[in-house]
Amino acid sequence: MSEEKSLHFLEEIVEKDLSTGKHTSIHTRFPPEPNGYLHIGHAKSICLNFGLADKYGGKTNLRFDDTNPVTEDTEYVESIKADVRWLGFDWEEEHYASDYFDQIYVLAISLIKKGLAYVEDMTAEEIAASKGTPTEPGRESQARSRTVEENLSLFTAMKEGKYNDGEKVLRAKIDMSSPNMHMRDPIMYRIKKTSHHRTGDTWCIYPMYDFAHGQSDSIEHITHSICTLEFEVHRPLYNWYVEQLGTFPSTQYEFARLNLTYTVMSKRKLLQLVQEKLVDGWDDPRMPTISGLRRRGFTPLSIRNFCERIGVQRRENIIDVGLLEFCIREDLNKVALRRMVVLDPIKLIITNYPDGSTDILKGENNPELEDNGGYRDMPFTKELWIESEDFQEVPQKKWFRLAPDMKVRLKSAYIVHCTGFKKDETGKVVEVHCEYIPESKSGQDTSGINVKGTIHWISAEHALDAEVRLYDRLFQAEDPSDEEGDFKLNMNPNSLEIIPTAKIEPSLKDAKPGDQFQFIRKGYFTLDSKFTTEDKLVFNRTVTLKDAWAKMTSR
RNA sequence: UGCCUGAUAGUAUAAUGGUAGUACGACAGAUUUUGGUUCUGUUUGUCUUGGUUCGAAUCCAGGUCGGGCAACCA
Repeated sequence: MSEEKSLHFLEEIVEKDLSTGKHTSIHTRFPPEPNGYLHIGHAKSICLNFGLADKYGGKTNLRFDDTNPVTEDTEYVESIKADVRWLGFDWEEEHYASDYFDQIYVLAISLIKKGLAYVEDMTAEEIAASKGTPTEPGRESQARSRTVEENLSLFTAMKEGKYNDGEKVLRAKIDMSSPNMHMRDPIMYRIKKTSHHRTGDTWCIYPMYDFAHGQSDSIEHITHSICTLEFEVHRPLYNWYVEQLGTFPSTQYEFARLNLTYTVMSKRKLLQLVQEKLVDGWDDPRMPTISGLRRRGFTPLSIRNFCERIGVQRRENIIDVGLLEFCIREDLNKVALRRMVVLDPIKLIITNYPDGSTDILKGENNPELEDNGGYRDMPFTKELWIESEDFQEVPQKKWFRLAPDMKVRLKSAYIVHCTGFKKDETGKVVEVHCEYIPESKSGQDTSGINVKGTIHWISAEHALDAEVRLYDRLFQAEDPSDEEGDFKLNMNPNSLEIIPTAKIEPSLKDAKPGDQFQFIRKGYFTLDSKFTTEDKLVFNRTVTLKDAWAKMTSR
């Protein structure tokens, strides 16, 4: 019995196109502009485009939409390729709109020859003014009446650099009174005497998105050109170029972009955070970028699962970041090695344990794996570090950790009975005193004692120091862009907490950047790839564990 | 007050004229050497008004509310 998985609207379109013979196979593309780093919203588009082709035996190209030399850079090209690969996708062909500049130029010439494009002399301001408004029609430009020959020679002169930026543009001759603003003689080419990251100074005229994008799709025989909803009103123009030029009829389809609670997703805003140094670069672990999520400890699988779960539709949405957290916990629970780390240490002294003696205990690597994923050694001694929050001088109700006269299990070790504690001058508890129960050793417990609480610990003598970085949401508002004023006013001042000297168990010293761990009872962590050095380990918290106790006490 | 577009639990997403279901969340319980995991149960929904129909979330008409569109950006 196979559960019928329902199709989303794009899958339905593809199945229909395939069954009606409109297409015998499909070809999609992921078309980023290399002017920034990819974020989780792009991941949705990547999963969609590659996923669709995968599912229906088609192909997907990676194409850089590099038609604006002012904002683009090879740094971005490289990061985008790395991110797509890291997510687990391999493109069929790698292309650049700039590789098509010759072909696109020829197409422009042919539109001029058909009398469907003309060279404009007006300034940007004048053009904008003559375009009218959404409710009022625009005015036709005098340049509209130029002859084909005149347009041809003017356009050639543009290409040859005879004019400066802004002096001339090439416009499509469509309809200045169209209810769709994009059809009011849109600009096809503008002059930019800026070096392009790939074509250098070969060109000084560059095609606009609407002209270049659709025609690039046609050149690559893209069957389904998938983009986000804001391009919906561009579709008539996209189709107009295809029809007038008789090029391959790629078809544009739109879906709703991803929004996530407590973060921003626009490249412009993310760039601001980077430039104003409000975060530590594009790959800051708090950023919703692919590189940030990677450094934070997210896995490609968790992101792909997330994209699968959120679905694809045409309605505006804002996804609860809790779903992303669920997806990473779901994955990491199955693969992350369990380790003991004490973030805020106090001493636990086992008064009836022999001085100078060391017991080597076995700790399971991961209870979710077969044979617990194997075991690592954990030295046990008289003096241990435990989490200060695991002791309460006066226990609140339902407390089942340490408190005077209470018993807890030390994970993978013994049950201990609290006999006392010591405070410093300020009244802060600095030592907890316990007696251990020798017959309660983990795995061979004959004590018959049942305890409710289990806590983590590290031998003080063997513990190592490491820096641990705890991250929280970057913004305090669910939808920072929706708030009054500058979105940056909504930043969470406590989105990063650095613990300079956490106590970590010895086996962690061989961790490699990117390794993933569950620090028992604390959360999932990964070794940071940027700040870790020979003699200093830096761990990033990917996500906390679900914490029923914290939830209960916060009520 | 033009054009395009959308509206199903808190958030997403199914049901394609025939029992409104699923996931995340929330709540309750069981299991647990992680207050984790796992398991069980509960909770909450078709924007509105008409119409067509034996039957409407679905089709039709009007309304309401949301998003997008007037860069030589993509």
